Amino acid sequence: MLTLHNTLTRKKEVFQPIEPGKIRLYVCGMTVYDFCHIGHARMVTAFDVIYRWLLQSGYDVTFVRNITDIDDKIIKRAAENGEGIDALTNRYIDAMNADFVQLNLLKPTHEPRATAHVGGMVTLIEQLIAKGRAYAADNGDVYYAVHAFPGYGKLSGKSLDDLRAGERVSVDVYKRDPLDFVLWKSAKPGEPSWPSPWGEGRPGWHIECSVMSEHHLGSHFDIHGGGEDLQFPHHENEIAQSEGAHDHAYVNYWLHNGFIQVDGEKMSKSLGNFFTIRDVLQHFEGEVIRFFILRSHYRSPVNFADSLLNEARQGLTRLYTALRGLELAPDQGIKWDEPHAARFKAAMDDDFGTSEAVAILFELAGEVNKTRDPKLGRTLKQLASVLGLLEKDPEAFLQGGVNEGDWTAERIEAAIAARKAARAGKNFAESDRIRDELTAAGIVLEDSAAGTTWRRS
RNA sequence: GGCGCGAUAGCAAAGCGGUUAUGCACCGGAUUGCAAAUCCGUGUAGGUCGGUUCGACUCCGGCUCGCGCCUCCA
Repeated sequence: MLTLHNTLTRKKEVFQPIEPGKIRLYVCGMTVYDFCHIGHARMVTAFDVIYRWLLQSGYDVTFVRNITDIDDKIIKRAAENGEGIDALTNRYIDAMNADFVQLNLLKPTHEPRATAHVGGMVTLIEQLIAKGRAYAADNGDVYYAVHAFPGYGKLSGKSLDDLRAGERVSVDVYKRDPLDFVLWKSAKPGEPSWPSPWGEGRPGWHIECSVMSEHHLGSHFDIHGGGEDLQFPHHENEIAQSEGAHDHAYVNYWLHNGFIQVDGEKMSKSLGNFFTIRDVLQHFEGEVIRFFILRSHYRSPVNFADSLLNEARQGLTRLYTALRGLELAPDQGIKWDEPHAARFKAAMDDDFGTSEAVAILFELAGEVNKTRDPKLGRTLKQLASVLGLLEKDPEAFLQGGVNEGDWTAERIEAAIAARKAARAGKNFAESDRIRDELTAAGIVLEDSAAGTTWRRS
């Protein structure tokens, strides 16, 4: 029985799909004007695991993750670069996809781009105007009238009074209420624009998700996810738009992931304290990043530091070491009544408890080391695979690393052969010298009855 | 100012009203020519003050500290 923490109620709830056996899932994706950072990696990895677990649980899942390819920052960046927005966004979409491959993410069912849905956005705005929940201002902008939607604030737990008391909303002479938000922006000269009943313009940010989710999932679907900062105003506004237009429930369960922090502070582009995924990939394999993220619960804040990534790598090494050289039993599907598997399932069913699930992988690894049981080995690999982990050949992971340097596999093997000869002649000074040289190069040797193996530390 | 979240051992991180979390690091032992890996073992917890209870890290309240949102943000 799957339970999940619903932001809407701030409680764990038993999951009930709208349509038996099917789940419709939408996650707010990237705005593509720069490389993805580790915070984005956390978000996409968290929802990738959620997607995998829903599939594993036997649901027919339609997973939509959008791409925002029109917005102020994109226009600004493209102008700075002296290029068109398509050239800019396509470049960063390619980069994003390359990063995501390294993180071992499954492809969503659909990845709609905002610019392909502008017509639908115009239609939805017209519906909102017809219902009296939106209005066109004299400057060609269209605004949502928040006071005309009774449920405004129900997701973020804010009331209009609270928001007004905050006094941090910008004053805009064209808005009837400072809290009204823009649905359609009139185009300034030289900006990309689309035709509309209110003149040339472009959509506001929030409207795209209402439209793209409805296009692929209908106006009422099961799960909507995103970073916790999107709770307000983005998701609040989505609810206002979709429920305001259709007068029925928009989303049943809202899921929000916690942030990656640096020195106890949120990692974000505006603070400038972010590390891009590709920066980190220079030093750590994608699987290490993935494992690092899954060690903690998706809603917890997580500190980011090299030392923590190193720790994650050590842990992942232990798991791969357990599988190394072990012949696995044939894969006949996961046997969920096996004790470890049963506990793993219970952990994942409890609001996607990957931290607990990973702990069970370690316990299983210990059992595998003790017994060398091919069945337990298979179970370890199967359960890890549910999390998108341990899918590589153990030797490939252990001997892989990101910076091979001068020490190719051939050179290492030659050194090992030389050391073997020295050891055969009891010349331990020489054999230790060779090993020390390899150690200094980040290569660990492991002697056993079967011979000497190596890995990169 | 308003709303919300959190505080667990050296580090990271979970579950749980009473019984070993787990990993990394550390220490002792087995193993090894010596190591590494592995196994066995030991130790180090639950911000603070109260309350509930036979019993609280786990429930309730105060306090302190930290973080997030209220403006673009994963």
